[in-house]
Amino acid sequence: MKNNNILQLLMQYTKEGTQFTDKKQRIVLAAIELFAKKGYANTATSEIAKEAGVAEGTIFRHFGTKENLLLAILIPFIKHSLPQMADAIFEEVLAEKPKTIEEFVRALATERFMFFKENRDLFRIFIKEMIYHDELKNELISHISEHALSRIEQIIQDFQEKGEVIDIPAKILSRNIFTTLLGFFLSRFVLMSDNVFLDDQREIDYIVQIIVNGIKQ
Amino acid sequence: MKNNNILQLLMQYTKEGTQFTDKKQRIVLAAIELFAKKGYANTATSEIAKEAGVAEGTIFRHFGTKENLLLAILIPFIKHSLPQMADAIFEEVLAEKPKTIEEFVRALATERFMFFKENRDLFRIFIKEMIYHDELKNELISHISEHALSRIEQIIQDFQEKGEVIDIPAKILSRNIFTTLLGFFLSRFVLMSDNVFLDDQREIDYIVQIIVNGIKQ
DNA sequence: CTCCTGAGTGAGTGATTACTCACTTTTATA
DNA sequence: TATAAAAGTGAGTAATCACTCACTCAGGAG
Repeated sequence: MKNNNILQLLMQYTKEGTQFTDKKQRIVLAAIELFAKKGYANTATSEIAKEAGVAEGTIFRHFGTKENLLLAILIPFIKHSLPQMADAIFEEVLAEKPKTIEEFVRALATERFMFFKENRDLFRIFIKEMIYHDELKNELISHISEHALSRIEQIIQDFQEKGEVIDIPAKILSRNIFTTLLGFFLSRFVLMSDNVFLDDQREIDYIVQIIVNGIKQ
Repeated sequence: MKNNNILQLLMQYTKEGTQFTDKKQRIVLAAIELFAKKGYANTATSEIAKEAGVAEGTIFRHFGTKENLLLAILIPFIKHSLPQMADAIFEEVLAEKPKTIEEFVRALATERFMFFKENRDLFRIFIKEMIYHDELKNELISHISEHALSRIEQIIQDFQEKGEVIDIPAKILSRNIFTTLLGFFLSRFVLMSDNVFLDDQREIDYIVQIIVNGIKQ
């Protein structure tokens, strides 16, 4: 997994449809930064324009509405970048043929940790905004189910058949692994200050240890 | 623990300082409902007034600003109700003298589950708003540390001395237990639809099982 | 070179919203 | 009962903000 930066994927993706001018790029960058920092509702389009070094009207020329700017950031993230990255992560994790459930969980936790660390701003925007956007929420849940949870579930089942993992329904297990990692990442990257935590590797080690001990036979 | 409803505690608390008139009460109720449903930024004071059945100016008569209305809901929640409930929960849990780490985790998870279930709206408002209110966030972190994490840490240490819990620093363990439960509650009450989940008791059982298996010797 | 189209501009606009304030009503006290 | 203070009202205001639109500029095609 060479590239964890979702913005580059976002631009790569949108380049297939529309020309991504330098100004449009700067608008998106400024919006991501300001939305993450101040929240969508507390960020004025005039601020975004100023930060991007463009006229305010340029934002509307490219995106139509402020809401569309937000969606232009979040929808491709959900629909393409997240699934693409999920596919890539699972390919990479599975390419190494994890011999134990621990190897799998560790690889998953590590890759996801790096992903959220690198895309912290998008993560923050996301958490804040999707609570009140049911379409966004449903899109995300659907894609998480399809691209991540079902994969985890499959792998859990494999390890259960090998007798390596306890006999809780794989669907429940995969969901609980997911929510456990989610709680950890949220605390680490959104809710708490950086100085509360140890170095990344040790934090990952600890959470992986607890998860793995919790689910192995 | 008889009363999980934070609003009643909120009113009990504020009754000590100022008279809590019927209208003021209705304003708070309406605000909690609308903030939770639509978000603070998307809720107009005119809507709150209408919902509460008061004139818009009455809100400002009681609370001064819209921001103060939000803080009037959230600050007592952080400063008094949460700690009070944390104290009460730990007293109750400890009054029963948990013999095993499993008893402790189960009691903690169950009480907290019920708490968040009953105060889902406040939880939602909280998660959404505290991301961008550093004072709120710091208040909360400080109170969580003082009233919850240090308690959990103490108990973990006791069980570690009995050889019942693995040898990870108690501080780390208590934090990871906290983030694991947080991820679970967030998914259950804020991020996902109700129909994804099983009945409450089974969900609690599963997450407790994983946590306990993960940390016991 | 001219013309056309698309990108970009920024002053201005209309809508929305938090809040004010002059006034009315209610409550408590003497 | 009268008076003063507190609670409540809602029309109106100032500020903010998303957005418009008449215009300019740049680039490409013929």
